[in-house]
Amino acid sequence: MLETDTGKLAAAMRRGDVLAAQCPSREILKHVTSQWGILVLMALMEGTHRFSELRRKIGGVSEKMLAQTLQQLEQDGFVSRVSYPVVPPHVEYSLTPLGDGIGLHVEALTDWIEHNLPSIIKAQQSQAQKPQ
Amino acid sequence: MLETDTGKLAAAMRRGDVLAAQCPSREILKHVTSQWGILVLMALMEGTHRFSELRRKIGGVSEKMLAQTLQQLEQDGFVSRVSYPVVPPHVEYSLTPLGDGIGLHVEALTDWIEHNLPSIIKAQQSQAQKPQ
DNA sequence: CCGCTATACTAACTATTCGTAAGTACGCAC
DNA sequence: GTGCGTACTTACGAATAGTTAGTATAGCGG
Repeated sequence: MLETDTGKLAAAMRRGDVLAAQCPSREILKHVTSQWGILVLMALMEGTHRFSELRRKIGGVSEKMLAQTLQQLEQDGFVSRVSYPVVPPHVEYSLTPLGDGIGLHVEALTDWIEHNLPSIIKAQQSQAQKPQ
Repeated sequence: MLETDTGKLAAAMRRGDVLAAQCPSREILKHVTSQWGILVLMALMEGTHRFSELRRKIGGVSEKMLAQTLQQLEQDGFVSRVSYPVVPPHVEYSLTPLGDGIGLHVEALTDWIEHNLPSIIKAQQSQAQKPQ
């Protein structure tokens, strides 16, 4: 029966196959939606920043995780790194067009959460009252 | 004037500054954009599922992580859990209106990545050629 | 001149989280 | 009565995140 197969396949194509373990999007998604990945993209949406500027701007990030996250996003083509060979070091990070594209969606997601925070907190509280 | 720490926090919440370490959106974001959180939301966008259906649908997820993720999303009010007291157990998971709202954005994000995967892979490759 | 700060990282170590495998209660088919 | 399926939970090794300390060198105060 082709009906069900084509139906499933069409649905899979519409949806893509992120739900499949071997989908390459999984890795990208993991980098982009990592705790610090999202915040780095958010910060860079406002323009070019130096490493230490990002570290100060993104509350709670460690130098190690910031460096690691920036390297991942750079390798995926979302962030461009420009290093000036001076002392003390001067490095500038900014979004590529690709990074800007995904940044729009990341921003939409976080904006939605912030906008709906009151509802979420209310839901959390009524959830906590449920005695299992 | 209440320009204390609580004042700052309130201001950060109003301004919606997720870049501040103490912003409560951070935790929600962490649950939603966790590796399995995203995939659970994607799967539930297609409708109600049982636990084992989700486990089979989401490639590579372990029972432990699926249970944990579902509990977090339920507590944040994105997922509703209905348990029928029968043997063998029967539990149904679905999205709340809140979950549907955020699901739309999560879907947009993943769809964007899948749509732009060729560009990303191309960027990764040209990046790999740069030896610094 | 001497110490102090700032920069953009990296390395070593520890804490936390994740994944894997196994256990649980119970009914049903064989 | 042996095994299967359900929806979890628990224990433990593996991977990952976070913390701290180090690097080279210029500029500044004293």
